[in-house]
Amino acid sequence: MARAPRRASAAPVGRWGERENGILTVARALYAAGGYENVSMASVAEAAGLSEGTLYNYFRNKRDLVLRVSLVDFVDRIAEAERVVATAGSLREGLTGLIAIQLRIIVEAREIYRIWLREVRAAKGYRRSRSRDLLREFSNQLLKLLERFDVAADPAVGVTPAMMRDMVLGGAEQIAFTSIVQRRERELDIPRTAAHLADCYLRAFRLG
Amino acid sequence: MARAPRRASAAPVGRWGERENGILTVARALYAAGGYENVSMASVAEAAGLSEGTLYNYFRNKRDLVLRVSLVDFVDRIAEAERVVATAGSLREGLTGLIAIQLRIIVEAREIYRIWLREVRAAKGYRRSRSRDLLREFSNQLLKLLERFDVAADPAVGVTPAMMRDMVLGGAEQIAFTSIVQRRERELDIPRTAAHLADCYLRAFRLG
Amino acid sequence: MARAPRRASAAPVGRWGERENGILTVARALYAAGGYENVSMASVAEAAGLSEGTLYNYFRNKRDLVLRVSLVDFVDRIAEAERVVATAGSLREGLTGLIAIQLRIIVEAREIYRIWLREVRAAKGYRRSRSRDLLREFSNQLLKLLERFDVAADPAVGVTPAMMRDMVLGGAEQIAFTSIVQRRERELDIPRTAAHLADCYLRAFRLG
Amino acid sequence: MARAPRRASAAPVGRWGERENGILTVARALYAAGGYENVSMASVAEAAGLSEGTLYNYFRNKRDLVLRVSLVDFVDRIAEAERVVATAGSLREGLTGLIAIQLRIIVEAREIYRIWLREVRAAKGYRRSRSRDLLREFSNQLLKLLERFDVAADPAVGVTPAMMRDMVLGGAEQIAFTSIVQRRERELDIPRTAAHLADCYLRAFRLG
DNA sequence: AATGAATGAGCTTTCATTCAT
DNA sequence: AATGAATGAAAGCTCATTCAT
Repeated sequence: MARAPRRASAAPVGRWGERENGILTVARALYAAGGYENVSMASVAEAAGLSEGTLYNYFRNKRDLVLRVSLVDFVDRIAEAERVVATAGSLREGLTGLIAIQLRIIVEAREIYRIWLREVRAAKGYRRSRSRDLLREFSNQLLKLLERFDVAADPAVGVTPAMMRDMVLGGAEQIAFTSIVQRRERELDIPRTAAHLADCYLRAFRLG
Repeated sequence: MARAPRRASAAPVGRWGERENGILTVARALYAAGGYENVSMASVAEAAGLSEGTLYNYFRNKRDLVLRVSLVDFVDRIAEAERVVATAGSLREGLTGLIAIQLRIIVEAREIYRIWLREVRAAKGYRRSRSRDLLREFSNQLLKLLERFDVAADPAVGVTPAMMRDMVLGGAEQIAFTSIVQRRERELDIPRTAAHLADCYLRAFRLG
Repeated sequence: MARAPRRASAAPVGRWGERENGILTVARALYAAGGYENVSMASVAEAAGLSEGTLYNYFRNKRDLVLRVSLVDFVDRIAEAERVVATAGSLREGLTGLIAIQLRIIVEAREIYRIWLREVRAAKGYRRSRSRDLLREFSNQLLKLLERFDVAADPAVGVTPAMMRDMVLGGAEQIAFTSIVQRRERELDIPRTAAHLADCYLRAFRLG
Repeated sequence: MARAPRRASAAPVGRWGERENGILTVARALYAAGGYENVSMASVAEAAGLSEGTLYNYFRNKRDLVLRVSLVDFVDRIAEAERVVATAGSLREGLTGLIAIQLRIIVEAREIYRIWLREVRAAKGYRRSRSRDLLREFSNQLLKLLERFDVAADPAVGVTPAMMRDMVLGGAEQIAFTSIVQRRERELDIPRTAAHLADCYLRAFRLG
């Protein structure tokens, strides 16, 4: 009843174990190209050279797939951020590094970032979810950096470390978005911009 | 069980001319309550006391309606922001005012802001659209404020006015979101927070 | 985006108002022929000359449609049973009449009766539902008949009126099924069989 | 999220030969708990500590498995019924015994009985099947009992032994179902009810 | 202007069954 | 005998949009 002569399409992605990663890669490309809402499970399956049913052997449902795709990027960024925090020789250096990562993630993977925006941060269920924990992990690296250099709430400044984190990441996000909107993302000099922003924020927080 | 012969619903919203505004108001309430993706055109029509077909006399399609709804809020905020810019006695005062508006728009109308996030800023079509122009108008008030007080790009600071705008608005956005995520939005002291942030940014930009 | 040139198929069933009945009739025929589990909503729609979507304007979901189909028959039977109870000149006459109805409903509409069996009586949700109430209404006519002729629980008999009802209807059901299974349903002399069964049960209950 | 690499499940049920019975036992439990339509072949396989493919070495398809499961119960009941018929000291005693079995099978194994109802009696294929033969074997014990005590069609009664069988079993079935529907199955006094019913039917058939 | 029934493509998801290993 | 990943048809259902009236 089942099992037809295997439709003519791309050979399945990777072998078992790699298969899952293969699907994630294929899906990521599709999402980046078309916006994930317009990408059906069926089209992911076809692009991966698999049947729809097989997809569901690897991912519980569409949301699961979408989230997993977005997490692949974030897991890498988190690792990168953790390295920055651990190895920074100064607060300035660490801050610059983290800002650079934030700028890059948006410029390089803006569609994936959109998923984050749309499915995770902006979603109703944002408040609690496994994914959210991972994402928070990313932004929390900034808090860890501040801790490492003994930055605490300062009455003369009026903003808490948590607010500092939001100011820094929110500001960088906005700048990256603007550069994309104005199609200038290629010209965005990330290290330089990051350095300037770090300067600003150190002054802002009276840490410079 | 069967579709009821369409209940005698509320009398149509407003008269012609007001009608459009009526629909927008009704739709806004629905979207705010349920998230616009879960609100069908049919339910908007019913709530407005109109038939589905009639809705399409006023709005080209759902996207159009959604966008227009989100703009209603922004048009108000723009007016408010323009007032702030025009009447500010000092840069600090103006900055504080604009930050307060940004904080408030998110805290008070987060669902509408989500629409902006999802449909306008994050959407592919963001680059050009009538709506985008209006939205830009909002953020540009900050640029106008800077102009009014003769703030220009300063080599010693390294960030342009446009970047300042992004830093300020992006930072405030993030802070507001965090307070919502942590369910602390009620406790967010907007005037005070705005003042602190303004202080920070003035220091950051060497304007204080 | 929607609205294609209307596929070539049977003209839609009936006009609005009749439309619903038309769908019920068409669905009933399909179910009777194929067993309702094997009849998809799509095929009902096609047979009715409607699109699938339209079906869902009339019936909330498949279960709703199936139940409604089965109720059409039962509503008639209930009316018939009520008439029998109201007009019976004697207990024997009433009992004979009700048994005849039960025999007939199974012989004439066995697929529909199967729906009752499968969806209502045997279903998990049988215990409470609007449909169940209607169906109970049918079997309760026998109780009403007993009441009308002052039949009460009799210690010398040991069975309550409710059990009498079950014995009578269960027995008749089984006899009808057997005749169908043995392909003898055409030869089943319903009035005569009903009369014999009534005799038996009157003796059984010491009412003869 | 992704399908786990198949957990190291319970050791396979029984050894070869017992294996089949093991599967039947496991499946029965699952069906009884969840209704067999909601139990997938995969879950039966997992519960049995086997792979899905292996299941198909033992059972042609799901229908086959379901039927075989339901037969396990019936085979036992048949044996029991045969004992009753063989050892009954009187018609009354035998009748009471058989009615008790029928009541018990429904009260104790109503999910399995539902399978019978849905898959066997009510199914299109009921007319001919290996399973049906077995099931008929059960109901035929009542005929055998009647034969053993020389009960024949009696013009003064008007019902044949086959009809008697249907009346008795159908009536008992209905009573048991009613008790379940009304959640009174625990209170159903089976021996007593069986005795009362037997009394009734003996009177009905002029055998008492 | 207004209606609202009709549309139908499109979606996600399930699961009995197969067969190369 | 046993495996279990792969299959893919099929299902139920939604909803933005249209257009004859």
